[in-house]
Amino acid sequence: MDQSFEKSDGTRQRTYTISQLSREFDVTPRALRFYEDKGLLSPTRSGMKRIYSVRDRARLKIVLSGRKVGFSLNDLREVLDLYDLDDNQRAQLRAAHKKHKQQIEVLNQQRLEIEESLAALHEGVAWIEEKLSRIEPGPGEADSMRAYDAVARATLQDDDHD
Amino acid sequence: MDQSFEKSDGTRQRTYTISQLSREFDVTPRALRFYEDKGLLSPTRSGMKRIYSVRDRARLKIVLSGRKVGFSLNDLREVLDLYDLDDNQRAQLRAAHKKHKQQIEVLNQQRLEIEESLAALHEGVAWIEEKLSRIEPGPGEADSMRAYDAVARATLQDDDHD
DNA sequence: ATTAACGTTGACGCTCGCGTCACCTTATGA
DNA sequence: TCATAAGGTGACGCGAGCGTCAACGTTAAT
Repeated sequence: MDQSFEKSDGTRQRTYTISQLSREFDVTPRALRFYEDKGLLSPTRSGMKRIYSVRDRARLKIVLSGRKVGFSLNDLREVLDLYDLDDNQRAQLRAAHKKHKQQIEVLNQQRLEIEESLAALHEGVAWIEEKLSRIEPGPGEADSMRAYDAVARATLQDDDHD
Repeated sequence: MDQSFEKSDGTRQRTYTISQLSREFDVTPRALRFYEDKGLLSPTRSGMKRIYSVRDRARLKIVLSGRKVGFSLNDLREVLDLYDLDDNQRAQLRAAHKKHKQQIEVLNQQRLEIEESLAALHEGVAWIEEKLSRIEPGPGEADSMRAYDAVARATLQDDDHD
């Protein structure tokens, strides 16, 4: 029932069940199985049940912290594969370093796009507010076609303003 | 071949083919058909062919500029439906205003998350660089298990640093 | 008359990261 | 002995926004 125990040398648990890990890291068992499917984890089996080692747990940590900063599962699989294959620590670290730099580029780009969108939205809001302030006074009756026309004209005017 | 012509009053084109519009706005015909499928556009037909009116063109402009700032097609359909149904201009503008404000919230949130990720990545890079600078000197030979252990230990140390 | 360009309607594919069944197995305790 | 919990394996769904065929129809120009 309990895979956890303490060794005399102070080492903690040596193996984990799927629910132990999923509780600890607040992910669903489904996610852990999915990661295994994608080659990110490879727990051994006891009969049918998955047995996760300390190594699996460490890999899971890498996966989860990687996902937090926007790495894809594919990215992470590559990284983990490198960790396994490469016996040169500096190469590992340099690989991780490169990935991080790349991801920083990606996120910087995304941030840029978002900021551009925000700028456009603020402009739009300003435009709308101006229109509102001009129209507020009059009751302004209009049938649906006239109403659309206004929008269409407004949109077309964006050309100049664009 | 050419649906475009100029009226005496200076009004430009009155109808467009799918390829004219797709060229003008640099979207694929597939996209235009897709938008129609989703209820964003509703060009008339001449036989089988789609005929886009000025109104369709204006709607398309709204769609494309909306997508640029991150609105979903569903968002945009709602907005366009409002434009059609609502004969009160102020209500239209207020609806658009609300949508814009909401989207600003969404994007601000996204930007925040990205900035947090970036912060984490920069931390990671710093950590890696420090490790690299410490290890550079020695040649450091290690088999694959030892290599992994290093990573695992490093990851586990993140607990403290976390 | 022929060919090329342009058009049409499905319909399936793809990416990502799982959620959500449905149904079967194994271990454990009362 | 039997119920219950914990585990397992497929397999389909989803949401977004189209891309990419396939297979066919229409139009215009040479």
